[in-house]
Amino acid sequence: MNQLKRRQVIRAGTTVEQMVRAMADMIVTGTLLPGEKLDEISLAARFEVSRTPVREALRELGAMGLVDREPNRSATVANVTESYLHSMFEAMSELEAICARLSAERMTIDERRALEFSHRSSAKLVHAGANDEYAAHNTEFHSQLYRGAHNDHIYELVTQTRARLAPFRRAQFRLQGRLAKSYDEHDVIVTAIMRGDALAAGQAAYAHVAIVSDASIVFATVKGE
Amino acid sequence: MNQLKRRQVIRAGTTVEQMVRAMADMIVTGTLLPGEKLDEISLAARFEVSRTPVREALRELGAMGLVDREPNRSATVANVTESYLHSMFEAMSELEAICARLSAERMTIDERRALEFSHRSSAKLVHAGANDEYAAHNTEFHSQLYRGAHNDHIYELVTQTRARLAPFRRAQFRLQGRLAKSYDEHDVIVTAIMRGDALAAGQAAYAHVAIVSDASIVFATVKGE
DNA sequence: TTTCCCTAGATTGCATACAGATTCGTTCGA
DNA sequence: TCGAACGAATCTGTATGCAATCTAGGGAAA
Repeated sequence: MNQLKRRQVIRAGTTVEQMVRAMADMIVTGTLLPGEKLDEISLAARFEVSRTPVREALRELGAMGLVDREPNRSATVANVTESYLHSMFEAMSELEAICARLSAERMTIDERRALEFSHRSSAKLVHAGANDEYAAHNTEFHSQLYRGAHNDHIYELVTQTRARLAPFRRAQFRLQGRLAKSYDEHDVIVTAIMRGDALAAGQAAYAHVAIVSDASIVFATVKGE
Repeated sequence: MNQLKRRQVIRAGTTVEQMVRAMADMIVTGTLLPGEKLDEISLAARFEVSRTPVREALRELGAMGLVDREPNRSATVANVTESYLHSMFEAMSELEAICARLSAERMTIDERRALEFSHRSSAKLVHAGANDEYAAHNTEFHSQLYRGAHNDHIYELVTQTRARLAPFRRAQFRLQGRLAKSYDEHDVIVTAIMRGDALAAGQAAYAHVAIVSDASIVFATVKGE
């Protein structure tokens, strides 16, 4: 019955897309345990679909690194250990640092203005304590950095990593005082970018993400409580 | 008949794996043009298989970024423009730099010794002008750097990027004098890592890959001659 | 008792069939 | 003549069936 509810909740897109999202969620939240066998027939029954979409979903999850696949063998839940999670956060810091550094060097005048404007206007969200709105702004802020690097492949890598980390980062802004600190850290990054200081921008971005990582790791370890 | 020959040549793995490799090759070599529609029925006929493996291959190629997919619409060949190619090489430089930097900080004694040993022993390949053997050594050398960074996610990102660039990098060592230069550049990286100089290692690795990129770009533009 | 082999059940890989969506041409009306 | 609407052809999305492969368990031989 759990799976029935799930099918109702997640309604957008094709069956495969729904399954990919649902299973990705189940894997990162620990509903499916690392190493667990994912045989196609059981999954098909569980999601009330045929084996075809199940197979395609497993292939996609394999490409995402969430399940391991070998020919003629059941797919298994990949081991998203805490150490792997840590490596993803570290990678995220490195990637954000690259983006900030390149942004400082390459952003157009318009992009710089837009970045500063959206950053400044987020100040009132901080004062209002508007968590959700600030979270949305935060996502957009970082996207601006990714685009500002003017490198499509790095954009892909950082977006992909971010997507894989998303489930672990949800409660990020619930932490006390995090909003104001986040704004201050953004401020350092923006200032560095505005004056074209690539080194400072990179370092600030690295530190900013690294802090969030620590906070999220704490949450992630709690999630299986 | 072209596709018949292809099926004979590429014999390892499942049908889907064969198709993924074959189509990835056709895309990066320009046999399939960017934007070209990839309808499943034609592909199935062309490769003499049913639509099921075709669909799974397209999904995998989609995850690799080589084809674009939308629901209820034909997959199309993604636009691997020269500018995107350039962005991949730049990303590769950045990632290698990260790996070298982290390797300088984190490699164990054994890893450092192994790196130095394999590097030293490649000297005789340079003198002998053994292109293929040196290419194999080169692959292993870089893999040692990737592993030495002790970050599984970065390892994935760099491996994935490397795989996507592989077709463009094939003729890399045919260029005159490249072998000796490559060895010298490796030497700078190894030396920096041995003395734990993260900054120098990162910079040397960045420069090393950037040089290869230039050479390969030249080749890539020639490929469609 | 241990090891090897063989068989039966279970599971994946692929083919085929059917249902739903999209696209494009044609026809009818203004 | 142009535009809109209808419909048929085409293609994607999903289900089902069959063949190939793998795995586990039991029995025979060393």
